[in-house]
Amino acid sequence: MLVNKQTINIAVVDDHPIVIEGLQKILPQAFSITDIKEFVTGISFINFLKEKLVPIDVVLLDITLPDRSGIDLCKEIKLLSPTTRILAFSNHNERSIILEMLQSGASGYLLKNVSATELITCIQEALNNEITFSQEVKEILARADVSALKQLPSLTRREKEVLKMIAEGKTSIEIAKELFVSPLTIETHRRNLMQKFDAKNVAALMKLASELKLV
Amino acid sequence: MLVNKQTINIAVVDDHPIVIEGLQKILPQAFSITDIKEFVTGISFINFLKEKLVPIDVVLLDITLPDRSGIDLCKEIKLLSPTTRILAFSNHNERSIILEMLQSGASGYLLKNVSATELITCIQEALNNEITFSQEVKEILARADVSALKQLPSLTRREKEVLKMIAEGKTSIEIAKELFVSPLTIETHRRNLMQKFDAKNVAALMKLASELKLV
DNA sequence: TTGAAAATACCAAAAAACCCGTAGATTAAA
DNA sequence: TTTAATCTACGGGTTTTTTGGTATTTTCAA
Repeated sequence: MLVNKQTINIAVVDDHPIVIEGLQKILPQAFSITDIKEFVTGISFINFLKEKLVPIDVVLLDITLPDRSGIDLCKEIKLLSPTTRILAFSNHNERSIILEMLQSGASGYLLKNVSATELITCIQEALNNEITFSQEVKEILARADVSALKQLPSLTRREKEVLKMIAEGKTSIEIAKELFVSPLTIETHRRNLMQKFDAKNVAALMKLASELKLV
Repeated sequence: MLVNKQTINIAVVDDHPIVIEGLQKILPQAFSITDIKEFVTGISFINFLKEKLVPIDVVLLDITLPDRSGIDLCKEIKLLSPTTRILAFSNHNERSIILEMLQSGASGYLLKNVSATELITCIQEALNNEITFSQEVKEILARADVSALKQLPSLTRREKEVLKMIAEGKTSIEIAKELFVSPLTIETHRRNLMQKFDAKNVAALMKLASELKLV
């Protein structure tokens, strides 16, 4: 597939200068690149795209950035520049995060421990409009485990509110006073919460809520 | 301090090839290095040290490695080669982890988002037998926050056991049956747990335990 | 405007948790 | 071999949660 060097415009959004240096060493070996556009913050890349001076073919996008989440950034990039292929480039190996990035418009997902050859292959595939993953990501996606299936129940605004207050150790009566409703109402919310989480009591409820980062 | 390029032997233990590439681009700009010794696993570096062919002046040590924890590795390195200066090179920005690395013999701690110049300065300082931190690490160490002080209460074996079972949603009676003790005993454990965590009820207890990753 | 979802509310009883204090037996460390 | 910590256990009480069924009012989107 790789006959000779293609000329592409590539950008990197990553707050790790070392990583950027590494990419600058590797990428020119495989691609013809005038220069790699580097960005340390999400906002700076967005501003660059808005100027529309150079169309970007591929952007390697870190998820953990100082200013905003890579998930949100991904959506914004895709809206501003739909032809740009976004490759998430991250240390996060959680299935949920990978899928969320794809949902947000990413064309692939690479873990930062990829080898140089793997990285190049993935960029190639992305340029061919294929979806692409590094080896380890493929394995993560392959093992669709059960725990992922018990996805977080959808809670109403009030339920989330009550859940947080339960986590703070407040009793139903205290919560009721604070929210200006009847304690009986809180009891109902409580019951619905436990039903949604399939929890036997608050202890189990809090453990699940905690794992799902809802409190 | 930097009059002219020093000749040093430097090693990198990191499972991210990209990072290694980046270092290979940056370090030769400041130091005279024959070649940077690269290791992707902890065990391979240990084996290298055992051969004692080349004395290593400085090693940049990632904490998250495929085979073993950087903390343990750090101790082993220091025992095998006491003159080697170890610089932790990691993404972890938790105060506790930084201190643990120092406790294990590291001469400094750098976050992976350091700039090239900062990295070079730190290596310089390490070579001068000084302890050294990247800017962000200094700030982390400076803000000795209160939350760190309310360290995790020391739980007895039995208490940890009971805590886990509470998290599973079991009642005191169920736990008592499972552990072949009186329910009253479990109630006592429960009470002591809540006292140690300064929690008003199980909900608050579970939240704290969850945050401290005890369940 | 008309449903469906959400938030509100009640009753009553059983179960569990929480709060006091106290204290013997068993381990493990000094 | 003492001490200190841990595990065990009790009584007696109050408070809170949990369970089960039911039902009215708001709110929001189709």
